[in-house]
Amino acid sequence: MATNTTSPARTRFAPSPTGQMHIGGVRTALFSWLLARQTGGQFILRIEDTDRNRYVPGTEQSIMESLRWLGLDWDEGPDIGGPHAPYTQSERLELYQDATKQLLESGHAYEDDTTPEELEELRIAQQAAGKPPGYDNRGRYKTKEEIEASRAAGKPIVVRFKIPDLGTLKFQDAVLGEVEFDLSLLQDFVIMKSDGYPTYHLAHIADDRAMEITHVVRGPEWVPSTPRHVLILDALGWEKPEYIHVPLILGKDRSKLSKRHGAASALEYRDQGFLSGAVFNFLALLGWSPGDDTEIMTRDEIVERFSIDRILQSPSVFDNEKLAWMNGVHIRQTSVEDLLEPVAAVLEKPETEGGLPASVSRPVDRDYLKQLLPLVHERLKTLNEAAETLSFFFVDEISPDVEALPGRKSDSATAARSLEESLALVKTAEPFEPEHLEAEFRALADRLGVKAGPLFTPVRVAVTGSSMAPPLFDTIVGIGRERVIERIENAIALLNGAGPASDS
RNA sequence: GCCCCGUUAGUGUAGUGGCCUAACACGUCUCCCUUUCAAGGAGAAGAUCACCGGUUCGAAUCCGGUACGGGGUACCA
Repeated sequence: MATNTTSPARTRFAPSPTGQMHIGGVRTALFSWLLARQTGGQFILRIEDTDRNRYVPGTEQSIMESLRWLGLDWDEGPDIGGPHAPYTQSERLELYQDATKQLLESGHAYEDDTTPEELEELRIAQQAAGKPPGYDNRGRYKTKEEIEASRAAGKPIVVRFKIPDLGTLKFQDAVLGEVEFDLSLLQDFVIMKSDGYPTYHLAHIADDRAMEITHVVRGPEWVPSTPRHVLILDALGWEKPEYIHVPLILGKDRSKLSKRHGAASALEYRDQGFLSGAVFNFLALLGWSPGDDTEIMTRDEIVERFSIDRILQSPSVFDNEKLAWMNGVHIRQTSVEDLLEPVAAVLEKPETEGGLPASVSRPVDRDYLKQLLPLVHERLKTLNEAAETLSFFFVDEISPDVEALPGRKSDSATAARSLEESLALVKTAEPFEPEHLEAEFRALADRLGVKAGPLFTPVRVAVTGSSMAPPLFDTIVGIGRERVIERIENAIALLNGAGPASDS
């Protein structure tokens, strides 16, 4: 019933390079991209760098890296160009100057020489008088001569848009429906700053028009300023785009998602071992749903089912636990072959960054890894866990905890005896294969008159160093007979209070 | 302060006037499977649908108010 037969949408994502790309911004980009792809349209990336004070060099790169990682490819953008290049606002100043000129000539805007200091004074006076702070439109009544005198005197001049006396203004939003706004609450606002750069309000309108954007997908913080945008559009005689204000993403405590809620940028999720497809899937389900119970979807499935009329109006809380679960599902749905290189990359990271211990030589043996991966495949919630889970296969020395060796329900004497018997078994077992080993060990348990657990646990701890590990016999085979023998001998020595055997 | 938007279990969502004694998923708990941990299977607990009032034969669904939350109120985006 969803109306997915819209004409091709040209959408854009227009971040400003002022810092790390936030996960909320990523979700906005995702919805924008989804709309373009769903309708067979285009997705454009544009950099909005008109605030020279807040510019953080290099962030364009990290923004593009985030988008690429998530698979949000763009058809036109600063790096690849396109029919409306350039795609960086600081390189398009002429366009904004033209629009400003048009607005000035038609009387919809005026030049103003009020200084920041004067504005500050005004604000203080208003607050002292208990009135709402804001520009008092004083520039409307200044003469051309005054402005010219100020310009000659080197005072900063801005261009302000004149709010028309129209009462209320209504605009349509695809998510919010009709939004009504009282224009008398608005003051004449700056569209061209004294440094010659436009403000967002003017710049994005000129660009969206030039780039033929049909749908403006952006965060909810823009709702209150949309009336200004509609006003500018009308003054210029330009057509209005479709507005789609997507809801905010909140942190666990229902406040705006930020650094202290853990990983806030998309790239951090990548670095923590999350799969791009899982993050994509999870983000798509924040503020949108396909309308039935389906949760696990591929990119293509989401593209196919996406529709703006199912976007919610209310903000949602980002739940890391559910993301972790979903990531586990996506990992399980990915083949060992496809997981091989990503996991290898995790293992090969420096130890300080969560990789294998420095003593393990890199690169890791791909064939060996391919043999081991199935053992932990369905146990992984993130790729990064692989380093910890697989570590004992790669390191030379493990250090089991003496206390942990017997397991919960046994004692060290029994454990020592179990290990002695196991040692003999491991030395002679033939073939050295999981099924055969298991049969032999079970027979051994019978002979010793114990259950499987009390026998298996000491062996597990002895060979892996942990009481939690993949299935024992696959693990033993994976480690290899000689190293298993060595590890069991060490564990026995440990139980006998002799410390690890260090002969040979 | 003023303006805008929102409010279904802890979280994400379903629900668009009767099928709702409110569904699904994550999380939590119990049990099964089992050599540990996962995965898988079977269950359980958890929501007076923010509150109050109205419309209606009937409201989670429509209307109004209140509360709470969030956003905005810049020569930032």
